[in-house]
Formats: sequence, structure tokens, C-alpha cells
Amino acid sequence: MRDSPAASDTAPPSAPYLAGLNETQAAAVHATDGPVLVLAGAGTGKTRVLTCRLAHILATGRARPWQVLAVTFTNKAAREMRDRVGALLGCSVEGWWVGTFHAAGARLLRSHAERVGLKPAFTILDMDDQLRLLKQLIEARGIDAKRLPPRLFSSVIQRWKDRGLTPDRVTAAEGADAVDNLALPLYEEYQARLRAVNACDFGDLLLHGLTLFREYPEIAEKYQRQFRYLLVDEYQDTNVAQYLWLRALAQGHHNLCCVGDDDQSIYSWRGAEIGNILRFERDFPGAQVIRLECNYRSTPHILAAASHLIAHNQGRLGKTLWTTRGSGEKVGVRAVWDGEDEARVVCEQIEALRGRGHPLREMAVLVRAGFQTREFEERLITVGLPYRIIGGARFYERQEIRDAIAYFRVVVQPDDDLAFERIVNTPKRGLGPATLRSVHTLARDAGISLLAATARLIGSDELKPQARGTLSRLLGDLARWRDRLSAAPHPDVAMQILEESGYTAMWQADRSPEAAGRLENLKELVAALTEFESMPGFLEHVSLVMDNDEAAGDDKVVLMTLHAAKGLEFDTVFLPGWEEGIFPNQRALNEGGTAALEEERRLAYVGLTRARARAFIFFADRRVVYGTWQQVMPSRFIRELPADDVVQSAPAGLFGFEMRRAMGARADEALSEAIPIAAPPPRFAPRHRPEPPLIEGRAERVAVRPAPAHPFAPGQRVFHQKFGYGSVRAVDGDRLDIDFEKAGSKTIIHSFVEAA
DNA sequence: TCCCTCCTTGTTTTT
DNA sequence: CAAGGAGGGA
Repeated sequence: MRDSPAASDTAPPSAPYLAGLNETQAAAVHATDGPVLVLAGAGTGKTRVLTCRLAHILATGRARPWQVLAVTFTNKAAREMRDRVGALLGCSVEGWWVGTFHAAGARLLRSHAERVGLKPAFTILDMDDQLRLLKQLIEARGIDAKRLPPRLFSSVIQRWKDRGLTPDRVTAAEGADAVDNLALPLYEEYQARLRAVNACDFGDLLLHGLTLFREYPEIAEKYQRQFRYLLVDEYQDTNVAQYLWLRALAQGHHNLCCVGDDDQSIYSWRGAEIGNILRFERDFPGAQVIRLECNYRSTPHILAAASHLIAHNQGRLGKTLWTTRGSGEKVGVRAVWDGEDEARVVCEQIEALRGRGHPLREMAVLVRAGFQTREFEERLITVGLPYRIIGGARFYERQEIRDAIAYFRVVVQPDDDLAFERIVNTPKRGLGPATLRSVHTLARDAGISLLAATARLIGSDELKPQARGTLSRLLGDLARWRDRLSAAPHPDVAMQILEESGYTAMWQADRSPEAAGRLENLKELVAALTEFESMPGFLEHVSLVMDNDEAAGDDKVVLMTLHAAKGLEFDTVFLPGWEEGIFPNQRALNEGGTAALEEERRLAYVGLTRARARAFIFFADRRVVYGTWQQVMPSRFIRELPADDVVQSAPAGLFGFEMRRAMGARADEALSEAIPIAAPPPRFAPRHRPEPPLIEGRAERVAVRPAPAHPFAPGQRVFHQKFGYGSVRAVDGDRLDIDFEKAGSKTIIHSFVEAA
């Protein structure tokens, strides 16, 4: 449908949802028809444009809600889009096609599953299931899984899927190249196994969609007609499969609007194809390109530093970000002695800012790799600053949650072999490898599911009486739970499953420090069930949508990787570990080419542009790498910062030398502005003077906490969330010296432990 | 079946 | 160095 005058007349330019857009944003909202690429620099109101555009399309009657497909990458982004569109239009977005690529792919595929050899109730496997399945196939082929681990095959297969390649479309030459010519046959077998157990992995949700569109043009046409408008967020992160999927849907009307920023493409290692955004104008002839360049987030110094840095990249479309914000602080570049010093300095700055009234939740420490958070955590615990780590094990990836869900899966779908395997001997039921092997053998030979094979074996006398009894009881339980599910509320049944299977009891009997938390998680899982209509509905949600959305409301310092920080913003950002080998990462350096290095630089750009008011970069003189001290070089990215927008500082002993190394020829000029800070090296000099914070003005010491609510005494047994159980060795005010059973001895603020 | 020891391997991570 | 996996021994 083309822009009809009647349609556009119904939306006056003063429509409330258009209020406050700047000129280019408004242009991006109004350019409804034909292909449009919105190049949205960091902090330029990208989400705003997307949501307003969607609202505009609906409000002007160009399409009905179910005729617009809006896709993003993450659940977080999808949720934000749904919330904002809902708020803008004042209605529910229930049932609309606004969500992640994978959720849309799954929804579409459920309607046509038979066409690709699946049943509509197919299971969506996660990483863990995939790896276990692959491992079985690898071992069945007699491949040494130690030399060639499942992960390796998994990543090769995933990359093929990212490129939209089904096994028959991988060229023989490429197949021969991949893992000794083993990956391609394994890929074929893997796909066959997935179909046999009526399952999909994440890549399949799109890949099967492509097959569907290719083999059944009438289905493709149906969706081309249905989706009059397509909106895509984070286009720089799409892979080839997603590009092909979008292109198939946009066929005909070409009402495709992609929003993205080539400078923030940081996911090539998982198949994202930056070429998609660079090639957009060629892929979609007649495309309009709209650049959003007015940044509403960062101060000019931060913006200048980020822009100057990213200008060192070759392969980019190029934009000129500008801001109307007044000048603020320059970007701090700070040399430190080592990782411990770095954590200490960062925490001092955090305390200083807090003393000046800045909320902790507005301060983020953004690291290149997860392991870097450890030293910060330890320091934050020591000084008693509350913090939150984003990332790490997600809720549904935890062992106990996966086990519980496996029970639910088998109950709902008896043929779910991977789930059956997971629970058949969890908790331990005394089933040995021999018993399980005969189940597997029969299943394979008869071409039936593990559960069906088990049932058959129980009827025979092949099994030892004990195993037979155990399996018979398990199958009886499963059947009973299944019956109950149709009669009783599913949260109640879930609770019964966990109780009657002995799963809850297993953790109650467990004396390890994590057991209590696991039981808590199980309770949380059952509580979460109440929000869903049915058990199958819940399972779909779990596999596609469930993430650990921690309460962001608490006032805590935020620790996370640069990748996890994309799309977020903070008043203050700390960027530690800017050293060659850490950032840029060693692997990027090993590759030798520019592609990997440019991606690291984009990551640096993402990091800097997260900051609204303050950004601090750190680099150490030496660091412990794999257990040994190593002298490290400042990151080349430091040298690429504009001297005018940066303030440097270093402890006295490091001052001249390090700065010259970091800043190259411009160091002397820059040094005239720098603030020398006296601090002895913590490890090599015995004296230790407290150091003033880098931020101007002295740190106001935060008031000492009130007297401990629980008086702790030496010898007392205590429990800590992270370190587990331990005993108090000494008490010093609000600080406790604790010997932990697992984690060794640490100094901990009393409020972080409880009496055990 | 469980525990201990030896060995390997150390980015980023969403769905 | 430290964590996690595999394999062997009790």
C-alpha cells in the first residue's frame, strides 16, 4: 500500500506522539514508505524514532497493528519497544508482532512446522541441550571429543546457520575445510536428530523460516501481504540469515526501515554481518538514508573523545555527532600500578562521587572481559559498596532451573529426549550406565523416543529387577503428573512434580553453600509459573524470553562487560584495563588484520558513549596474567584520544614514563595539564599514603555505618552470599576477618554476612 | 557411586 | 593461578 493522501491527512503534524522530535527524527518518522536506513549515532534518540514511527504508521491508518513487524535483538530491547509503543498509543500491544527476531521466527514457524518436518509443538533447545546432543553424535562417530569438543562443532554449525546455510547449501569445499571435513556430516546428522526429537535450536527458528519461504512461495507471499511495514532495530548486528529473512518479507512493498549504527557493531564473532548495514543502499535500491547526529546524552568532551577515536576505523559510513550540551569534565586517563591499585582508585572515586550526592546506580564499571570484574568485586566488598553484576549465569541457565524445566518438558512432551535424559537419574535413582545404554540402544534401533523405549523395556525382562522397578515408577509418576496438569492449576502441579520426584529433597539434603539459594530459585520458578496461562505457554516463554532482569531500582554500582553495556547510559563510566592484550584483546591482536581491531575500537566507542557526564579510563603498568606478573603496554586506543579532551594523571613513580608511552609524542603537551598524584606502588613499596581522588575536591569520607545489628565474635560461624560459609577470625569495628571454607580468608563488612 | 587427582584451558554472548 | 572436566581408583 502506497502513501495515500487520505491516510496521511488523518495525522496532523501536531499529533501528540510527534511532540519533541527534532527535524531529522521527524523525517525518519515520516518517511514511512520504501526502504529507509536510519543511521542513529549513540544517544541520538533511536528508540524514540522507532516507537514514534510505529505509532505514526498505526495512527495514520497505514496499517493495522498485526500488519507491522518490528524486530530487535534482545528481550530487553523488545520489552522497551513494547512498553514505549504501548505508552505512546495508550493501548496494549498484546499479540502484536513486536519482539525479537527469534520470537517472531518461532511464531511464524509454529504455523507451518509440518512444512519443514516438525510438529507444531516443537521444543526450542538452548545451548546446553545443543551441546549434549552434539556430544552424543560426536561420540557415536568415534571422534575424540577431547580433541574436538562439541563447542567447536557447535560454533561452526551456528556460523553456517547464521549465514542461512542448510547442510545441503554448504559447499563441498567449505565442508572439507571445516574441522577435518567432520563438521558438515555432523551438521547433517544433527539436523536429522533435531527433527527426530521434534526440536529446533535458535538458529533454526530463522533458518527453517528461510527454507519455508524458499520452498513455499505462497507462504512467503502471504506474509509479504500481511506485513505492510517492517521495522528493524540494531541492524548493524543482523546476520546474513536475518538479512535474507527480512528481504524475503520485504519483497514487493519494500517498506523496510532499518535503524542502526555501524560504529556500534560489536557482535561479528557471533555471526553479525556489518556488511548488511554498509551495503543497505545497494541491497535496497532507492533507499533513503537518514542520519541522526544530534546527541542528547554526552558532554562535548566525551563525544569528542569517542568520535576522534572511532575516526581511526576505515570501514564505516561516517557520521558527525554534535551536541547542544554545555562543556563538562574532560575524559580522565589514569595510570595505575596494577589491577589491585586500579580497583582501589576506582572505588575511591566512586566513594567520592557518592559523597557528593551521586547515586551509585549512575556509576558503571565497564570491562572488556568478565574475569576483570573479580578484582573490583573484592574491593567493593572490602569497602562496603553495594554492587550489581550484569551478565553471568542467567536465571534459566542455572542447574536447578534447567532440571526443573526438564521435568516440566517431559511431562508436556514425552518425546523430549534431551529433557528425559536430564531427569532420568536426577535425583540419583541408582540407574547405572548399563541400563541407560540399553534404553538408548532400543530407542535408536526402533526409532522411538527414549521414554517410549523405556516403556517397552519395562514390559520385557531385559532389565535388572531394580532398574525395572525404578523406571516403572518414574514413568508412572510422569503419566500421573501429565494427567494432573489437565485437571489442577499448573503451578500446583509444578510444585508437586518437584516434591514427588525427590528433586526438592535432593537440594534440601545438600550441605553445600549454594543449596539454599537453589531452593529459593526453585520457589521463584514456581511463582513465575502463575503468570502464564498454561505449562506449554510457560515453556515457550522460558526458551525464548526469560532473562534475568534484576531489579534495577536498587542503588548499586553496576559492573558489566562492554558488550552488555550497549544501549545503556550512566552519568559516570569507569573503563579499566585499557592495555594491549586486554583491550584490544589478545585475540584481536593475533589476527593481525584490521577487522578484529576495528571491532575492538567500536567496543571502546560504545564504552565511552555510555557516559553522560564523566568517563575515566585506566591502564596498569603491570598485571597478573594467568597467575604470573606481566609488564603491560597501554592500549593503542589511549593514543588515539584527542589530547584536548583528555586529562591525565598517574602516581608519582609512573608519571612521566607511562604517560609518554600511552600518549606518544603528544604526551609532553598533555602532561602540562595533567595532575601528578603521589602514590607508592602497593606491592613493591612498604609505605602507603592515602591518595586524593582524581576527581577535583577531596573525597568526603562517607559516614561510618551504624553499629552492627548482629554482634559478631571470633570463632563464630557465618555465611556470605558469594563466599559461602566461614568462621570469624577477628573483629575490627564493622570489619570482620573471616576464614571461608571455600574462598580463603577475607576482610568483609559485617552487613554482608549473616550468622550461620 | 563418589571422590580425588590430573590435565587443559583460559573473550565478548543473545536467542 | 584457578576452574572445570575427565578418568581412575576405592
